[in-house]
Amino acid sequence: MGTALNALRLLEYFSSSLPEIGLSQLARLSGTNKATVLRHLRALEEFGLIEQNPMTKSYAIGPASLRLAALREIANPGLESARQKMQAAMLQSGESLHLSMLEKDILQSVLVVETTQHSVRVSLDPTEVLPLNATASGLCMLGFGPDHLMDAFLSTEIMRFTETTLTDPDRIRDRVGLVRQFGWSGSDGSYEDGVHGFAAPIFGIDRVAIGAISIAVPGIRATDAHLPLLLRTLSTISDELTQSFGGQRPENFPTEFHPFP
Amino acid sequence: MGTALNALRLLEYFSSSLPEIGLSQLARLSGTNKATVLRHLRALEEFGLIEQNPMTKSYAIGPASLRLAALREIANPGLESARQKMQAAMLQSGESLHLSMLEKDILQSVLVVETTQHSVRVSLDPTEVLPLNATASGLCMLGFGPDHLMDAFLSTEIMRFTETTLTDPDRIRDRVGLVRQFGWSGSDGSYEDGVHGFAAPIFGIDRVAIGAISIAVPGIRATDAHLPLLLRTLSTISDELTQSFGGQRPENFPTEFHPFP
DNA sequence: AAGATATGGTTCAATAATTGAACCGAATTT
DNA sequence: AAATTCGGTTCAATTATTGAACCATATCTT
Repeated sequence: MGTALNALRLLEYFSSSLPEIGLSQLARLSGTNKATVLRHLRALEEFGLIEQNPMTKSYAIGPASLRLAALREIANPGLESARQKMQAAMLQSGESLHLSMLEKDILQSVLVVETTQHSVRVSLDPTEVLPLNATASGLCMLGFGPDHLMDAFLSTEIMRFTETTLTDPDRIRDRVGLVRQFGWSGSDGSYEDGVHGFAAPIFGIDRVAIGAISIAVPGIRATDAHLPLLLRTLSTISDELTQSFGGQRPENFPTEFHPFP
Repeated sequence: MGTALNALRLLEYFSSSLPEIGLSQLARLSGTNKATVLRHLRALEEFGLIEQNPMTKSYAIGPASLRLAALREIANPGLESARQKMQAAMLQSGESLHLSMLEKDILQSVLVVETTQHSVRVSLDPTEVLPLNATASGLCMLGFGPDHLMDAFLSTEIMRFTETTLTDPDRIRDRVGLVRQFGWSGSDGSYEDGVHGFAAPIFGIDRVAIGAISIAVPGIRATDAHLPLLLRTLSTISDELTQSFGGQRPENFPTEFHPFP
């Protein structure tokens, strides 16, 4: 049941670490017959969602993805202006920015603007799913997202990524409490070693967070001296993005961000 | 034959002028049974390529398109840097820029950067298929694209869009001859009345054009006084993009663009 | 250099999923 | 209040999908 879906699911196996896949490999990955995989790939290719490298014979995401993305931009404007605002914030703070949005209780990365001012930078995968317990953006969503999100998340398996990842439900709740109080969240290498994140929520019309904007800083530059600039940038852009998505901040939301005690 | 493809083809009916479509309407447009359309939409929705507006119940392109586009950007880098170069060229010339690429003998629009400096501007559909005879970009491709392109195009039905559209094969050939000589092409409302285009080719590694970059100018600003700036911008960005896509210009390609006599 | 094992791609009968006409209830329109 | 439209459902007939086996070719191993 769901041939079209089965075909589409093949696209899930493409990732930034595996952007090109051969026929046999894809058959193995998906646990499907080669003939079936080939049929699906041909269909996807005809539509343009898949493209075959004529040299290597292996397959990759095709140009139709761009057409569709542009089309979505029209139906759902705001992302393009978000990109521009993020670009400005990147220039102001000198660091990479990262926009993620909640889709069905999953925090999806949607837009990445990398810094052009430092050679030591954090390079982010623009297609990632962000763990709610391990990233600054995730903690933000737990604090300001839909009420059921925390329980839904705690009922799933909580993953550990590094030494500093929060995995204890009680400690997560405590931390999220602080985030609610201060309006922003931080992560110190709890997802990837050496990567510090600072995130603030983006609210929807009902004052519930629909996504988060985060600044990713390499450990070297995550200093107390740098922090005020980052927090100022964060406060401004989270407010701009909230407005640009047609949302509004809750009444008691802090107008300025201050460092955690 | 091709359930998956049939499902995907439903996506073709979404456009910038029709970004949201209801079930019955889509069934009518595609000439398929409602039940079938619904099944397909459900599959596409589960994957995220389609999204249903819970209020209006109608459907639109979903968030998965963005994920896929980001993924393609990784496998096929360059587009993001192209956007930045186009942005710079837009600021320099003050006009909207338009990148198109050849896919299977069809010239697809891939990236649009609209001017922020004028309120009278040309607004381009970022998902269009560009007619080779009627647009500046199209004439460029005929002049510098694959050899077989001209014959392939002339064997199809040649469309007329406005009074000034070139439809006579001989006149098209003549014009393309000029384009080859000068390195750039122009169109004066031959696709849409009042829209002037100026385009230059982007070459691939084999010195054959893989796409074109064009500047779209409203008739009011398409003056002789403005032209030198436009041509300078065009020359620079077409060279930059050629390099950025890893291509090279043919040996005898003009280093500067001059107005047609 | 011969065998072994990959690869991408094809064939075809058995099968399982797709299809569309008719239908339903709820809004709108007339 | 009748008629039309909408989104969505049902179910038997049909149709496209599926996977095992197979082919040709390329690469690696012995």
